[in-house]
Parts: sequence; structure tokens; C-alpha cells
Amino acid sequence: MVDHDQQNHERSCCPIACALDHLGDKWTLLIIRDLLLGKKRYQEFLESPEQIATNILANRLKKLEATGFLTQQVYQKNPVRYEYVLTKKGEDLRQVLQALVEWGKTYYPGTEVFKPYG
Amino acid sequence: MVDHDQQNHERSCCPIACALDHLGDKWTLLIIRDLLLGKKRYQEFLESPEQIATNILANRLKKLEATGFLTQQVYQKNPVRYEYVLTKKGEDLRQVLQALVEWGKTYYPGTEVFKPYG
DNA sequence: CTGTATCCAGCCGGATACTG
DNA sequence: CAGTATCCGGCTGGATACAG
Repeated sequence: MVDHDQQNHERSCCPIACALDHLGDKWTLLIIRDLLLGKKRYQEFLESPEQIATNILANRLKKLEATGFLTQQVYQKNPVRYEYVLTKKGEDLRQVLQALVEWGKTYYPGTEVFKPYG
Repeated sequence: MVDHDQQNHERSCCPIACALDHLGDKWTLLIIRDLLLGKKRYQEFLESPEQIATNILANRLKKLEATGFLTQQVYQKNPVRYEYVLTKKGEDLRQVLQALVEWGKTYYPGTEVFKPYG
């Protein structure tokens, strides 16, 4: 179920297609955004204005962990609690998101990311 | 059905969320990629290595037209046939895709876009 | 708080057939 | 070639309840 390594995807040898196999949905990139903004905990992701459902959030966090975009770090034992932190692979998406933000601010006037990135 | 103007989306005032409402799926950005590479016709999109289904392609082309990413231009009458060309809004995604390509080539070694972009 | 599980309607997307 | 239509299984995602 956990399914480490990348599964059978790899639709083609195109880097965009490969990326989209992992990031091409409505929510994943929004979680990456939150992580880049410094959010680390389950509750923090739930508080984002887009109102992600709990099952979707749990599902995406697992997939992102399984595909090496983030790692879990214990910050409390009994019961164990995790913080989610980006790997370099995840961190390096910052430039992609930044390009998307620039585009988005142009074509959806009035939108704004909550805190400036880098 | 055609639904010009943006519908009810706008999940939030975040430019990334707005962008993902239109681009956040497995296929849309791949069609944009093809358009940026110079493809214009239905058949050309079908020939891409990712093998998009015809119904999905037709659906995405309509949505992209309805949301102003591309326009249709008649190149034959009776029966009427269209070529699909990016608007400036669509063209401006080039930088986003380019950032994604750079990222993808790093984390999916061996992948490569067929022809270099601009 | 940090999740997990479940119900469920609806969309996604693959395959295929069909029309002009 | 350029689409449209349909069948259909499975995933998506919203709501809610439940557990440690």
C-alpha cells in the first residue's frame, strides 16, 4: 500500500509528463505551497483557505512521502506526531511555484499569496 | 455548456489555487506543452507519446477555449476544421513549463522534451 | 490535535464505436 | 482527418463520524 519508489507511471520520457504524474491534480501543489510557506502540521494545512478535506489531505501527504517530496519528523511521542518537511526535491519546486504565482497574479488580478516566498 | 467567463471556481484568492482550478489535472498542461511546441491540430495532439483519449482531448480543448487559453481558427470549411492556437494568456505559461522542465530533468534523469522550447 | 474510516455522488479517463 | 458518443470501473473529493 505504501508503495515506495515510483510505481508504474512514467507515461512518457517527458519531464512534464513525469512531473504531472505526481503533481497533476487539484491539491498536491497547494500542499507544496503551504510547506514552502513554512507550514508543517496537519492542522495548519487544514486551515488554508481552500478547505481541503481530511481524507484528501492524508492521502496526498502519504503519496508525497512515498514519492520523496517530503519526510515525516517525529515531534512528539505517545501518541506519535509528525511534522512534514520538504526534501530538496520538494524544495526545488519553489521556482516552479514562483513562476506560476507570477503568471497567476497577472491573469487573476487581485489574487495574492499570503506571505512572499523566499 | 460553453460557459465563457470563469465559473464559480476561485477556491481562494491565491493565484496558485486559481491556476490549479484550470490547469490542475493530468492532461491540460500537456496540451499546453504541445501547443508551445507548435502543434495545432487534433491529430497532432493524439500522436503525443502520452496517448490521450479522444474524449478527454476534446473536453480539454473546449475548456481551454472557454477559459481563454486558446482560440480556434478555421483552416477548412465544409466540414469546418479548426486549428488551436494559444492566446497570450496561454503563451505566458511557457515560463512556468520551462521551470517545470528544469525541475523534471533533474529529478527524472533521462527525460527530455522533444524539441527545445523558445 | 492528529489523524483514520466510511458513505456516496460525481468526475476522470481508458477503450471503443460511430459520424461526416 | 476531426470529432462526438457511450459504456464503465475507479478515483476524487465533500461531509461526517470515529479513535488515540
